[in-house]
Amino acid sequence: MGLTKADLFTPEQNELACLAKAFAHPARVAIIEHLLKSNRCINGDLVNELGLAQATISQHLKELKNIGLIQGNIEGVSMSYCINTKKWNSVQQLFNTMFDRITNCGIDDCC
Amino acid sequence: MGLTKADLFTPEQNELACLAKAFAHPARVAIIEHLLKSNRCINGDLVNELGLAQATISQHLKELKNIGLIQGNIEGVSMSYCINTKKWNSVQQLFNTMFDRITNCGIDDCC
DNA sequence: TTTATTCATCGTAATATTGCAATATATAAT
DNA sequence: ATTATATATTGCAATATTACGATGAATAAA
Repeated sequence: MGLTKADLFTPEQNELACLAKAFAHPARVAIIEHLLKSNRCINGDLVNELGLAQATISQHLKELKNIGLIQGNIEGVSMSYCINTKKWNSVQQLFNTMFDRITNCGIDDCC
Repeated sequence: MGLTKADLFTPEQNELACLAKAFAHPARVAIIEHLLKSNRCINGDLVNELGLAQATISQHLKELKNIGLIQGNIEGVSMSYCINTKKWNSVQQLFNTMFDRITNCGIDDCC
């Protein structure tokens, strides 16, 4: 059916999945990396940098903004996007909480 | 077109996106969390635990196995799946390498 | 050997995502 | 006011993902 049955899972599981989606496309990873590098950048940079159409990049930016990972400011005619550091840090923490939940059984290949 | 233009991005960006996909669905997050909790589990547990059909869970397990995050062993009639700790740790490191790349400009809302 | 049990695979239907041209909107410059 | 520039939105077309019933394969029990 292609419809994720969100009601079967906990809010935390849905939240983590939603955040992971931000990184689940190379274009968005590239956008994020560009924002990390420049700390401040305008949309136009991205259209030149990546080989995607302006509409496509605008769409990816919108998704990242909806999730809250980035924020945008109008700067005259152009847009200034940057990472939302507060959200960024909380996402890192959330991922690490999961990553750290591993308990090695001792044997390298336990099964 | 719905077709990700993988050739536009670096292998690292594609790799990260591919790994993020593992966590980009609540069912897979739930499966992973269950494996983290039990350290060793059989497929049947998951079918009872989650409200999804056996075929659906089997499909998600296959994806996680393809990525390398989990590994499975035949245990008589049933299957024993567990986290691949080596891969798990490398994925955590990869994500943190990205997360740590943030350089706060000083102001909370820089743009 | 027949019958359960467990999991994988196939086929299919439905929804989601991706990408872009065309268009809309909004500001800046002339 | 007109034109140029930059970004957002709309409306598709195409591919990807999700879900599940049905079926297959493999082992264990009777």
